[in-house]
Amino acid sequence: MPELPEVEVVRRGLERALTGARFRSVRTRRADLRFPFPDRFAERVTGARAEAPERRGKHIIVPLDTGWAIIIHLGMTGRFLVGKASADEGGEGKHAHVVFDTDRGDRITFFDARRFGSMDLVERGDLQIHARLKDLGADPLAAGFGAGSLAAALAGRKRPIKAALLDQRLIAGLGNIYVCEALHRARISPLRPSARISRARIQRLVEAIRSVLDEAIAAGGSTLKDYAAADGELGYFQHSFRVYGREGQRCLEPSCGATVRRIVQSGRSSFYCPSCQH
DNA sequence: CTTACGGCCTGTACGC
DNA sequence: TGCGTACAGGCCGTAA
Repeated sequence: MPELPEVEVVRRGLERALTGARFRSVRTRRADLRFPFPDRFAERVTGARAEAPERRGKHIIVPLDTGWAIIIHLGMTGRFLVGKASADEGGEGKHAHVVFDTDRGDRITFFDARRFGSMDLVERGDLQIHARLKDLGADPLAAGFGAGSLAAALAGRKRPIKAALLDQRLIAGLGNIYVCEALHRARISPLRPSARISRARIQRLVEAIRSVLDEAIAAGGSTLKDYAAADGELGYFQHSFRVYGREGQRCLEPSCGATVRRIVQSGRSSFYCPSCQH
């Protein structure tokens, strides 16, 4: 899925279709995704007008004029498709789980093959204390994220930096791909204990995280298999990966050329260059 | 408190 | 072609 760049691209697609639109009808086509839908989810969203969707880490928030907000997580395979209701795009197929029709004639369908995604309803005043959001760390694209906040998040942590950067409570939005890519750009080994990274290298890491996320968003995200934006466009940042999925290939650092290695950390693949990452 | 691990689901790629 | 196995971008609950 969808890590921060893909979620941001999806959010922008929803922003065009949803901002100011009223939900004419909402249908859930099963009782749950990863979790059960909130009680009477469809009825409570129907008739509401959406405001501009926001993003926090990998969550998309759609505020409603009724005082509620939808919190959406795409999980691993969740995606939206915006089409014309008249053409009946979406709404069909066994993985089309939620169908929103708006008063502009758009049909916005949520698909999720693996159903690791979720949708919640929360009162807008309670967003900060909602279980899905309250423990999230800093969003790396938000003001306030920097070497200071990252250093504080890593202080005293023994776990490898790879695991720490995947922990949404410390920094919200990175997943396996972009952690691998950011660590390579910052020339930091994924195995290095979090607390043993100098302030100068944390600064380098902050810049690496920002640059890889910005470039990925500009490329429309990374499409490995399932991901597509809400307009169906595929991302192309996967062509810019320097280490992810490149086990056995040469490191792309100009003066390096060592072989990219894959190891398993906390059950996930880490790709890195043992020569330039320390 | 922090960290590690199994489990949730389905689809796909690969080896035989 | 068919079958079994491993693995996939995430996160939650539990246990140590």
